[in-house]
Amino acid sequence: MSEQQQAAPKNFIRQIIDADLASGKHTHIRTRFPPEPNGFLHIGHAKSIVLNFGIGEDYHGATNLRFDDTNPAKEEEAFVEAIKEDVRWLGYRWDELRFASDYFEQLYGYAVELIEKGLAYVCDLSPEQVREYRGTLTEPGRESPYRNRGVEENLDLFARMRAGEFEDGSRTLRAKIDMASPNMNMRDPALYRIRHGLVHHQTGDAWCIYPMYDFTHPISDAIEGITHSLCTLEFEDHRPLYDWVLDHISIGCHPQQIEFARLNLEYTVMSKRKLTQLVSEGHVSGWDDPRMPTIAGLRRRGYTPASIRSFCNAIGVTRSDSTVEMGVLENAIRSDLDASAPRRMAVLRPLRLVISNYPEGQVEKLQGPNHPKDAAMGSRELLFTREIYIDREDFREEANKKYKRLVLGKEVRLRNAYVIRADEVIRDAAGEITEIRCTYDPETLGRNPEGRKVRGVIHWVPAEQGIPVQVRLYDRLFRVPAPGREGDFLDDLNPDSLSILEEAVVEPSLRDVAPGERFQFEREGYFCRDPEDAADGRPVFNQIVSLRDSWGG
RNA sequence: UGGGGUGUCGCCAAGCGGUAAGGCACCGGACUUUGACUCCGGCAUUCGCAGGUUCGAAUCCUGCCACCCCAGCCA
Repeated sequence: MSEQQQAAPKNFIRQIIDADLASGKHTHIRTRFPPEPNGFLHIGHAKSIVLNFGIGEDYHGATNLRFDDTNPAKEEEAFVEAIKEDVRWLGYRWDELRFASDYFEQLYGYAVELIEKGLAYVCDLSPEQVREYRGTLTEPGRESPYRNRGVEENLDLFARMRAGEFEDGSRTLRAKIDMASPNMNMRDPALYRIRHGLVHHQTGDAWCIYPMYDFTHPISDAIEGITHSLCTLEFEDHRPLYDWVLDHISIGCHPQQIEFARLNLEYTVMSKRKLTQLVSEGHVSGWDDPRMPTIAGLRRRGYTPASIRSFCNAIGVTRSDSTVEMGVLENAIRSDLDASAPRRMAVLRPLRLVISNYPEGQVEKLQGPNHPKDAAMGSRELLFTREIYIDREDFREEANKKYKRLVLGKEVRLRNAYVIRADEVIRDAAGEITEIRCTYDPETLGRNPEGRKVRGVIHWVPAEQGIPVQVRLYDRLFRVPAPGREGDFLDDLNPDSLSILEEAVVEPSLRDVAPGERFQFEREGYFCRDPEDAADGRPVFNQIVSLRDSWGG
């Protein structure tokens, strides 16, 4: 995993780590990736994964995978497994697998310590009242009438909260900080809430009180000896609370929270709520729909782990809000696949072409290199016959010199085969072109014709031996760079984000392709065999990304 | 309007007082049996704006402006 850090300038977090190492503050670095198991990971999480695990690797430190599972109402075991799979697929291995719920007993103990120190109290205010008491952004809040309960009473009440004596919402444990703080997070934040009747995927029904993120996270980090706790910008206002918790309990470790900007990508959405809505309302086929920005979607689309890693390293890590263009992601997968994907020929919109001077019934075995610049990748056999298919886009009855494909009366090179000339167009009753009659030049296999130069090269597939497949072409999921910027994001969905080509035919060597195998269909793009076949059993190929196209017309 | 942040090329992003890296995109041109790849060349006299300090400022100071985040018993 060294393809990504090509002497790139170090981001500000790595600079902080360098300084901490240089000053002797730390001798060993430990980070963590802390997802809540309430949904699928997306490309934004990949940024965090690459950041955290990348630092763990590069500094010869360690990185934990920790599930932030403090809210059983939203979490599921299935998401735990899916997240683990995604992290592994991206190419990372965690040092230790932890759950915040592993620490519930310790967390409870630290809560008791805060109560004993007079720094936390049981509050009987209802959620609505708490909101009223909290004040607003510009006005200070008011202190809860329960704020000055005695330590013994608080201890008793907290124990009874745990014992299940009180109803959901009737009480919370709150930190006693400052109701007048300009930072809303410091206005006596809730530390514990009561939640009955839930089955936690790790702890079952052992608890009916659950600790809040702000209380759990710093302590979990400290327990694990995390040196640098990296999170996104919206947690910046929580840092004073993160520090407050660690400053007031007996725990010998105080990780440093550092925030960075989350990833935004043009023409897609990243929020869990929106992604969930796309799936639940059927706008996409599932979390792994190839158009989704989820790791599962990108994987099914055909993106490689290396391409996602290199993308994450290319975009950098800073504190400024930014929205990255799709082109950067596309560039990452193109450069990976250009080097590694074997070349094949596939005709997406077939047009029959008959070579009238080629013997009927003859099947000629030709060789096509798997890669134009890497002979080590070998070659595959191609079958050349009298009747072949070319793409409808590659033929015109008339065209100017800019058009480098087959034109009536003109010549073109068939990729890996002969030069042909189009002689005649055959139409059906409706006037639609159904066939092109051509003649070929037998002297042009592997060499250029004499006395003339043939500019264009088009791909082809033998008509009889070609394999019918279904090809799915993908476009951006949304038609605007910032979906939902004005109005409902669903109104910005791109109605043409998926095109299914039922007539496509691929070369015979593609007969037994494993799901997930990637190829470059020459002159078209990179494609990947989908794990599921079409309803009629034909293989399905997903377009990962098109080739760069500087022609445009 | 309280608090916390951010503003360097179309999009990312280096830069940390010594005179604007790099990537993506884009535009030329070469090469080419993929209009791909590769290669060569071009692409910020200027760093949100206005002042100030300094021999020297994107970097320091002051004041504006714009945008983002915060009022869950979510994370």
